Amino acid sequence: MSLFPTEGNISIKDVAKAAGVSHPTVSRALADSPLVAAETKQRIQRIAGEMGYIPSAIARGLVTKRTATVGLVVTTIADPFISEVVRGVEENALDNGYSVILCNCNAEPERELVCVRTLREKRVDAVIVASSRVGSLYVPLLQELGIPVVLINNQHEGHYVYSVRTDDRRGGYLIGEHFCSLGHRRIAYISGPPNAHSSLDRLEGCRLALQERGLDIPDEWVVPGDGRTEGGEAGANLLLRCSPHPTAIFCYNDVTAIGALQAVKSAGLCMPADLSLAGYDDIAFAAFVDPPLTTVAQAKYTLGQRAMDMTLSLLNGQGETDDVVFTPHLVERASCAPIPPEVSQG
Amino acid sequence: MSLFPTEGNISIKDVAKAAGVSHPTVSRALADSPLVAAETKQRIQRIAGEMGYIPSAIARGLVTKRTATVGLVVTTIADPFISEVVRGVEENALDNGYSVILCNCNAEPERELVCVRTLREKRVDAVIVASSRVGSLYVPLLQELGIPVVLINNQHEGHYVYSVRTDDRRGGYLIGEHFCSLGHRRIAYISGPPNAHSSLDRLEGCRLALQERGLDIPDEWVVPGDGRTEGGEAGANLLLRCSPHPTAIFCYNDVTAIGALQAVKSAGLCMPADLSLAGYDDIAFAAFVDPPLTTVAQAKYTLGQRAMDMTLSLLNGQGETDDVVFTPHLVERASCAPIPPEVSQG
DNA sequence: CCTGCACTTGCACACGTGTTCATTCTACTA
DNA sequence: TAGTAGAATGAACACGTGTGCAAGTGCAGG
Repeated sequence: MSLFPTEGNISIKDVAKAAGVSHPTVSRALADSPLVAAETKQRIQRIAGEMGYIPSAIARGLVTKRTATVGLVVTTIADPFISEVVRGVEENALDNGYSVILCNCNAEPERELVCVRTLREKRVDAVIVASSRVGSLYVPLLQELGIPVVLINNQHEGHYVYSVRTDDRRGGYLIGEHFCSLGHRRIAYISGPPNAHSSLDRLEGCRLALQERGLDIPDEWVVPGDGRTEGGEAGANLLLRCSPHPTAIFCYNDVTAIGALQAVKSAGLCMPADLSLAGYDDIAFAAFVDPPLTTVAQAKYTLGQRAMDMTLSLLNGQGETDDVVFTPHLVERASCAPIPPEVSQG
Repeated sequence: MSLFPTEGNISIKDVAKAAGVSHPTVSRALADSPLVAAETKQRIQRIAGEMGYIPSAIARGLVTKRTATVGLVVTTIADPFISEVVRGVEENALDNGYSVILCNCNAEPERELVCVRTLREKRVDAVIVASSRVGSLYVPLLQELGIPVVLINNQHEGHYVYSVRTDDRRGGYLIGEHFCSLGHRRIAYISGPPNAHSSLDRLEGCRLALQERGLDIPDEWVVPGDGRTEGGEAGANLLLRCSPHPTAIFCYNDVTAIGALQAVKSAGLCMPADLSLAGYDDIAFAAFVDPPLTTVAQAKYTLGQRAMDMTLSLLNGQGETDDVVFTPHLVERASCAPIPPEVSQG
């Protein structure tokens, strides 16, 4: 039936036979156990190497109940922010002998269910979730498997659930502060995916900064987005129809901002003279659009790396239960400018 | 030691006991085998569901010698082109009950070795490689495991090795043709990673188009890059120092082009009046830089999806051994313009 | 010389599942 | 009624590895 040889890999018993010992001895020798004589150990290791023996993680996992595999659930790998996080997780995992099973469930509930089911079947040791809209489905499901669950940029109370995140309220605050310092008073927000914790927090932080200065974002200027360029374009078009329209728009993330930027240019407005725009994440391309995007930088790669660190600690029983919170910082580029005098009168 | 309950998942035997049957009967019932009585089958399925039984893919894999898992090796997930390919692979895999183990080896040989080793240990059913610089290491290593190896945008002769790719020579040809039709005669190329098959093919295709029109790219105008913005910047800076400098630059990919674009602007040149620039891949952001990038579009998502299709065919023994080649097409945007008259005299 | 300990190794079992084969039971046919 | 075919189920084994325990060897101390 199959095109491929079904000969199967050579097993530990084959090595044992070749070395003239029993298979437990081989097992111990390859694990560098002090229980086998140094000379024997060396000989077995040499023979195993010559035979090209590769132990089966499957069989090992069956007995040890550890697979050295973690599940990584993301909304979409196409988002550059997520990509960087994934890179951090994966590299750290590999460096520590772990593998990563990637699950790309596009915020579709049915797909989420399949992902969780698959990860359970594969008996992953832990799950890392880098998804904007978590909590609703995963976490209750994940909790009951009794394995560590580490959320990235999300929060959720409960057993076995930990989180690594940047302080989104702080990030939002930085933007609000920046807008104010440039003289803006008519400020709007294009949201992320519905129910995204991080989107609400960023908005809240921004509003706090404004309120401290006697300003606010009117509710009708909080328009829906989806974390993608499409949502940014739609949101910006909505806002541009207002009269007078906002002079500064804070976007849930850089991808949204790039979409919004496109809409603003299409409308014939001049950036940043007529309108200031800020994003969030500081993805690589934020510096390359025109005008370069003012944004809030979060340590994307580090975020992923740290999440894996925490996972390892949890698996090794070192009980690092404290959540990790990074502080973001503002990156000033050309997309935000002081409000022009004649408009400030308006 | 561990914080987490070691109670272990419930096994097929637990279900058997609860249903008052033997475990093979449960196994058959859940596989919907016609060997068990319809009534019994239904009862067992119900009980298994109520108990929340999830079969162990580990134990199953040990006996069936199939893990329903494929390895996906990439140079870096940070490249938007790769991200899209990964998305295509992953979604198709999930839809067919397969999982994807992601291996991000940054073109570092030692990391490549670890990846291959890990994938062997995990006994993946097949390996998909989306890496620009393959062949040197992987393929010989991968071949000897006797599992299907599917290369994306790469070629390599040998057993068990198949490929899905776009016609890079054709893509390069399209750019060459386009440059010529705009009147350009001084044309340069910024390469991708060293030894990248695709980079050489794109250059070759471009040169063919030029040669058909009595032109060529001089060797000293084929400058090295790395497939990242850094390489694009460096390459462009190198080319701008020439006098006279090229009027059109073809870049290995869009990321390279974005870097080059940055360098050109920094040099005070006007785009595209003073210099035309073309990329490759048509990543999402190519449309959003300034000026929007003329590029060659390849079906990134489809490429990944198709690679997984082929993998499934191979695993099911349907022997689809024919390589798949997609035809790319030109996407004209504002980064390429006709050569200005005074320059064409020069 | 005998006892006992340290060291080395093999035996046997377990992990959870799929599959082959034998067995039991039922119902139908000659 | 006896024989048999067929349906349903269980017993036993295999997959490849790790580990507790027993057994064997050699050496030192009493």
